[in-house]
Amino acid sequence: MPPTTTGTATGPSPAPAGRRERKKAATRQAIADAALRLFLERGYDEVGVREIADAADVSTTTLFKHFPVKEALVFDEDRDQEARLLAAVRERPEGQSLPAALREHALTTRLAAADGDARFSAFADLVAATPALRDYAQNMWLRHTAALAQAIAEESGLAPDDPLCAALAHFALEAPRAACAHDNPREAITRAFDLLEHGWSTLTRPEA
Amino acid sequence: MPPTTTGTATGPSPAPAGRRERKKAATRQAIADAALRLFLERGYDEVGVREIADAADVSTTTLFKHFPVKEALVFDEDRDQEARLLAAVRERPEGQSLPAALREHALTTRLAAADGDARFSAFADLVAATPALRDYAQNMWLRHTAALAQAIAEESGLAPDDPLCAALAHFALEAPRAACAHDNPREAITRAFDLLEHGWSTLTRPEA
DNA sequence: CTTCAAAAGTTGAGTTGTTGCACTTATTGA
DNA sequence: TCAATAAGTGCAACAACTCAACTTTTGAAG
Repeated sequence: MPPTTTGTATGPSPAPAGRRERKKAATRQAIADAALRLFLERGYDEVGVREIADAADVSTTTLFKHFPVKEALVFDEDRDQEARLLAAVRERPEGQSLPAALREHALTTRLAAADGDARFSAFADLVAATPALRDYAQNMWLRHTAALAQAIAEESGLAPDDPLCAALAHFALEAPRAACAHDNPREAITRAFDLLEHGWSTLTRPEA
Repeated sequence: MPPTTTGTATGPSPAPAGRRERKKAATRQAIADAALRLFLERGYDEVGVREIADAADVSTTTLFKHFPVKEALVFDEDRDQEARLLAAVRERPEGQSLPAALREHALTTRLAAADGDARFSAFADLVAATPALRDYAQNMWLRHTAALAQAIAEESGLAPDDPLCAALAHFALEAPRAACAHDNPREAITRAFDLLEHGWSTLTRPEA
């Protein structure tokens, strides 16, 4: 969720070889940075897309070639986040359980959030204060949940429509959200996932 | 969810005494009817609000005085539905449990859906085929769930933030959705709520 | 090195959802 | 009967988004 430090894109694809792709990523980042800065300064509804395009020194058409709708400017890292989430499940160390992998992922991403705390809470406030962004974030969360459920089904060998997959996915993404309210988020996440793992173990291996 | 038969509004407020309110309800209904007709004929994205306003013989300004956004034209009965849902919980017969009241409500509304089957399935197809409507419906469902959870908390005396309330609300609204897939929806709903009630009973009265 | 096709960007005009404003008309309660 | 109030109108505007035609860059193949 938190914006990258500034312009320096540290994503899951750290080596975009060609110059072309580098430039493309650069303009995309320039647009996202300009948008976030303006939104934080004056509020989401007070800034128009034209103004953002101007600030990033591109045309509005270019802006919309990079971001399908205005809300997507705020959730720049949406795609990367989902990719990282699925990767955390699919490429987990040998022998690691699904809940354990998800806990790892939740902890590391939460740490990154606690890192730039000022930036992050300002970002959270912005979303919370803007209905359009709340709705968009909600639907995004749902898409991630669905994608995760499918990945879990593939990895666990369960039927894709087994409610267990959807439940695990739902919980795994809900726990970090709920943990934000706690005074010690890391502790809350760890304990939530401990509980989840034990339940998961007994459900998938009923003989225990 | 299913549209009213045609123009004849059979809502929870069957006696709008004043002429003013009757006229207002009439134009509102005229707009919703025109919109649904055009949407079903040609698809949601192929019909503009100006055209709908023309078809209902009102100005677009008037249209937006009745419906906050275009999507709301499709879910005309949103407010009424939520009101009926909450009423089913709050004004349930003395001694009836919450899950039982919710099951009753689910069964009666599902019967109404099975009634005008052709209309209803066309409506469902329209929503399923239009991303904007899917998103809107999803958020609507969430609002209803939140409202129901609060009503459940008030009626049951549980703490408003008790996860049990949210869970019951979630399940009570999810069960009918899942039941649509079954060949015998009534059976599916009844059994789902039976299970829910027994679980609910033991959770609220652990000595049983 | 040249050339060529695809990708990225620009420009400008258009469509569509949505709102503001000033105004008319109808209903209602006093 | 008389104002207060609410519904509705017409028009103009704004903002988000799209489209079509055109220029520039870039990657690679001849």
